[in-house]
Amino acid sequence: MTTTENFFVTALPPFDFDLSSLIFSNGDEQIRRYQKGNFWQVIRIDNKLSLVSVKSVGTVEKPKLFAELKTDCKPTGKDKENALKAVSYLFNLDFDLAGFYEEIENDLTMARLTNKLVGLKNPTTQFAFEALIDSIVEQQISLKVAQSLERKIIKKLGDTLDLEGKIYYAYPTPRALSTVSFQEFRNLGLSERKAEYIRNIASLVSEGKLDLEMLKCSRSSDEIIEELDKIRGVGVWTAELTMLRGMARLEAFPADDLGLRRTISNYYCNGRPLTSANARDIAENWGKWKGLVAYYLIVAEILGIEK
DNA sequence: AGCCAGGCTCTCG
DNA sequence: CGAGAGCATGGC
Repeated sequence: MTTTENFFVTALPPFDFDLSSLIFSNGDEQIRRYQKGNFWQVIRIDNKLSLVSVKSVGTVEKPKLFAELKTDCKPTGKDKENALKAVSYLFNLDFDLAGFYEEIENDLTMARLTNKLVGLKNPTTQFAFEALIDSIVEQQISLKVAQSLERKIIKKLGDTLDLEGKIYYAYPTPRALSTVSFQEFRNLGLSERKAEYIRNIASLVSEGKLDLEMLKCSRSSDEIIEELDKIRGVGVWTAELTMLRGMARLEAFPADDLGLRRTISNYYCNGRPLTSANARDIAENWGKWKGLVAYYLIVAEILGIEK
């Protein structure tokens, strides 16, 4: 029996919901997608799954979202409160973009880009675990390959939510990934190495030896990098990407990232190849929001905005 | 056909 | 120690 709960969510302006969701336009409709003004994905509240669909009913300057929560069993008041928090976190709704724009306005290139992307906030995964595993999957291989692997991992190993005859997938739990055999991972197309890394991390998290949510909430960025870097299979690139995508740490800047370096070069150095040291030097101008700047550059490039 | 792709570890010398 | 091979698969 499906129950539906509705609620409104507010955001710190400026916020452009449709622009911020655009990145999910070609997402999988059983996992996470933005289509015709609607964004939806499964969220996990106290280990219960529900499908949340969100659309804008406000403006960039007066943002307001309408969210619909569908579940198998009736959510409690507390569940609804947590769902609201989750939606807010997924889109970084409380982040103050106005302050960011002010600090960046001396960078002419970025000032022009932000001007065309007013209200763009970067998305975050509900739990850091998802971002960490995805970042490992994305090591070294092309994004196309990585995305296909990620989809397979979710659809083969993720929990399902059956609503009105339609199946939706939540990201696999650490426990689930910790029990997958190497052969199974190999069948999905992962290297044995990566299977090892992923299974190890999944075990650490499910046994409580690695608490990513605690790191996310109560450690400095440097401490998080240090902690994550100790884990087998995780280097600085993986740690920084995880922090940016899964911990809402907007100062995390994955300078070792090949694609990001190309993008930076396109906007700042006429395409001249950059080393990670070059990229870090350039990023010094972007203060505590280097990662958000990186995100703006990537989106700008996707949208074909000229420098 | 090969070669490379949003890295990281392990193994040599 | 620093450099170099190996990993897996899809796209060019």
